[in-house]
Amino acid sequence: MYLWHQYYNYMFSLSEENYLKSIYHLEAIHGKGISTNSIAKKLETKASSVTDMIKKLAEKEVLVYKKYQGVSLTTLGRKEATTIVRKHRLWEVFLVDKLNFSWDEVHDVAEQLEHIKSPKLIDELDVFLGFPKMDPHGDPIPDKEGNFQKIEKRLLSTLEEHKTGICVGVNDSSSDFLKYLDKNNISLGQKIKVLSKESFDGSLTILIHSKEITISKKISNNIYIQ
Amino acid sequence: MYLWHQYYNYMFSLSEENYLKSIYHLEAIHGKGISTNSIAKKLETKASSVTDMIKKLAEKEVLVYKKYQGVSLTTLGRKEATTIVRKHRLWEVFLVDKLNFSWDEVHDVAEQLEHIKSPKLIDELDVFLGFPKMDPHGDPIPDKEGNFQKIEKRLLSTLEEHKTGICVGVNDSSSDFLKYLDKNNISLGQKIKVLSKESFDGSLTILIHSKEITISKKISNNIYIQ
DNA sequence: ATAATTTTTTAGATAAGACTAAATATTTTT
DNA sequence: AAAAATATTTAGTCTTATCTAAAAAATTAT
Repeated sequence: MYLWHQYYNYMFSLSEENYLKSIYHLEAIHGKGISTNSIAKKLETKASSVTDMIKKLAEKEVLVYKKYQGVSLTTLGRKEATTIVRKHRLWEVFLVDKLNFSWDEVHDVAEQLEHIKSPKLIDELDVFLGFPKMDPHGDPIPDKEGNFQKIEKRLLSTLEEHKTGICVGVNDSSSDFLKYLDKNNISLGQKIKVLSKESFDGSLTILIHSKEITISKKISNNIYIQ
Repeated sequence: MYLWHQYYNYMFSLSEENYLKSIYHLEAIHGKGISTNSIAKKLETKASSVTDMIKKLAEKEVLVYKKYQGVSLTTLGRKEATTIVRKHRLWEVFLVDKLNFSWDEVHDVAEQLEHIKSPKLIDELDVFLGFPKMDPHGDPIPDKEGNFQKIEKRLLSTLEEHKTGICVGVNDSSSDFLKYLDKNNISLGQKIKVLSKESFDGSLTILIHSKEITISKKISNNIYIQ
């Protein structure tokens, strides 16, 4: 018997879970019908590997697949993916709130923890953390049933000159980006005022913590405000 | 690239870690020179699989292997194994102290959590839990450097008639055994007095919580007292 | 000391999940 | 509408970690 069957005899393998999660995130951005190539890019793997795996996942009825037409999650697949996202985000809250991790350190560890199989574990963790609604990057945490509140938010890059917003999330959770934000004192809940907008390259001069800084379009495209 | 390389690019695979841990535990009981068969039994796998794996682990210099002569961990191997044991036991404390798990529910989940790779995670968990010295079954938790205090303990089955001991650990952490103990109000720190010993089958009549119960030799062989 | 038994190792096979290279579809450009 | 470019799939291979069956070595019994 395969060793890891002892705790891996649930429905999905590590790889399968990662595919489901990636397709889920891609659907959230691009809607149904996710291309083989986009999945390959997201998972940093080859299109041929993706084809193999989506055939397998289609057999397990977590997604619908027609040759050359991309894939879409079924209700079952979306439920599974939501559970993984719930686990990922709850662990992130745990790491930041209880273990002194900073928001740029949590991603890789949560990426591992999200695959731990134990319904009791995740529900008790939810209780322990006080049923948080948001993870450290402002992303919503699905509840036990998979429901979560979709908050109103827009990109900082769409805010007009002289207007003010509150930072409520980030679009990129990479360590590099988050460290940049830390360095510039940008954090969740922070008030940001757009002082001026450079029409040539889209860069913004903003007021934050009563300090003026200039940020590129790429940065303002990865900050959500309300 | 293999998907799980993203968070699995440390030294040892899941299987390798499980082998190291098993050999470590077997050495603690039987000393150096662990047989292929005993490893196979412990891991519920085949002797041929064990031979393959120990060759691989010998190449990685975590154990010494000579054909037909069993294996012994090297200093490096023992260090690695100790880290896994540390992780396992710290997670058990977390589950019991913070997430309302009972001591019979923690093993399988800790078996998964022990493989999470993040030095910061485990050291911060240690801080968060207040540097516990024992896990919920009375087993010692190695510190960051791999050292742990070996506590004085003996099997309940070796206690003489009319003598009293304090339960400080169990030898079997299976859910079935622990549930039996719960049912009979036997827990760590509990005072146990041996009233009489049946020489025929080694069963004991003990006084616990001012109640008399009779337990088999098999039970008393799995309870440690001080 | 030989035979029987047990343990360990070797040889060859399998499954999951990745890969490369080539073939086939589809889409875009001219 | 044909050619070129891009996307997807197929075919065949590789690695890890397992397995079974058979061979070899070591141990135990006669």
